[in-house]
Amino acid sequence: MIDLHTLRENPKEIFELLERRGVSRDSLEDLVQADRQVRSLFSKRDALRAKINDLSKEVGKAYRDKNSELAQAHIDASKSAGVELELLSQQALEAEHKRNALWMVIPNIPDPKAPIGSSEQENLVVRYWHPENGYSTVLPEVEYSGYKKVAHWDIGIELDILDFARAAKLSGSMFPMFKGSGARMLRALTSFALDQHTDEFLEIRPPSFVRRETMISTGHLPKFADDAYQIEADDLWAIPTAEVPLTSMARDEILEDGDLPIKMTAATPCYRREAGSAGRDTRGLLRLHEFDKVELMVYAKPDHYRETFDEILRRAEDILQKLGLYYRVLDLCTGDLGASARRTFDLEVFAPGVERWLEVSSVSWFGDYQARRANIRYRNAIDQQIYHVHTLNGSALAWPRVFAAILENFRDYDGSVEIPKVLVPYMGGLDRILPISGGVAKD
RNA sequence: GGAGAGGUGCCAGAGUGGUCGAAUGGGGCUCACUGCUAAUGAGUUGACCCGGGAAACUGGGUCCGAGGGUUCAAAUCCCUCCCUCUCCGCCA
Repeated sequence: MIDLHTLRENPKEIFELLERRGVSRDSLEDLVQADRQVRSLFSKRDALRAKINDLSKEVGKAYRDKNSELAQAHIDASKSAGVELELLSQQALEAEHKRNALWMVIPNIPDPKAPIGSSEQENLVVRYWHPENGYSTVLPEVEYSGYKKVAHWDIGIELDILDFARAAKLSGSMFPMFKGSGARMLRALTSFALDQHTDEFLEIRPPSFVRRETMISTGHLPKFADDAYQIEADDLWAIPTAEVPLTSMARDEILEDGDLPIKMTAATPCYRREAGSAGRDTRGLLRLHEFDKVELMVYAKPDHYRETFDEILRRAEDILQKLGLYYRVLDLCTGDLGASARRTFDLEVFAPGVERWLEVSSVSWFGDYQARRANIRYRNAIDQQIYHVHTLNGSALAWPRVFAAILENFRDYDGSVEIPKVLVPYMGGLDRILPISGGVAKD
């Protein structure tokens, strides 16, 4: 949620910034209006409550003075005020619901530096990185031999490390099954990434199923209920990302200034129904109902969000560089930004087999938007005041797409796939996965 | 899964219908005393919402696990849910 105080006091600037992401001026005016209404009704209600409180105290006093006549008079007065209170409370709550409904749907105020645009077409490519040429700001010329232009689902079957048919038998489409060296490589990726991050980030293994309230506090419910898996008997929900448990860890807490920033990393499975994209990318590892991901999450002081943001992005990139994958960094435009984010950088890896850029990470700064919703605050050591923290997170990284990119990028003419050097120690020394029979090498 | 006990402020812990935002102790902070530390004494010490004020501060409301109810009045009575602890059963 955005800060209503700021909206009241400085509407112009907020209007302008929110307009960049398509929020209409009217919806903001409506919110301001509804908020005014709420405050006026609540102050009337509170005044009436004060009156009843006073009367009730008088009743007690009258009884102590053994003046039951006076007591009765106060009771009568209080009773009739009570009837009025009922009505006012009702109105106040209705007004509040109305305001909250308007409030909840207002997305976060974008970073003034976020590129302005209306759709993903206008996302800005900040830089490219290629294992041979390093960084560049223009698209590097990269040629792929024919034997690299094989889709990972074919490679996976050729190497006998992916088994989509059996996975579908068990669970339906868009559930993966990794086998042998494939299963091990997935484990290697997780171990490698966690080992990279735990120098600064506390390793967490949170629950994979959370209560409804937890999903609500990160905004995944009620709006996106169709995208989540629910275990009905217990009303538990499968987490779509580790961001859900990690953000809720400090829910309703006041953190100590000295404890910030709190940096955490977690490897978890992620579950998504992908209801909105039925039929898209049903083949291979591009879009799955279940996948593993290593996440970075930070609670930071508002003044220090920038360095944290840079650090998360740097770490996510670092993993890709160490794996030797060709990727690009996108600065998401205001129209493509997620509702809670102020600024987001996406990392996309190039997969030559499917000839696509695959989003493998999304690094976001949420300002105090999530913290306000989840009520996560800290006491500032300097002025002793309580403020909301800033939350930031980044996937580092989503494995199936990285897995796909590794298969497609490191396939050789003989159909074998070279394992990235950094993973070899985690693979028990295995540095290459060989096809089970001849292979389907092109060229 | 069965039986029982319990959830109160930063912590411990009192409080069974009105004078309770809440005793008492500990901790924290401030001041005094002290060469330093320790000890001692005095004071102070919650969050949220709305209003007034430049600010210090101040008026009102809410909060005693959560949500409902009874009542003029609820930490206190009733209902539902959540959580914790103990014992038994079961289990990786």
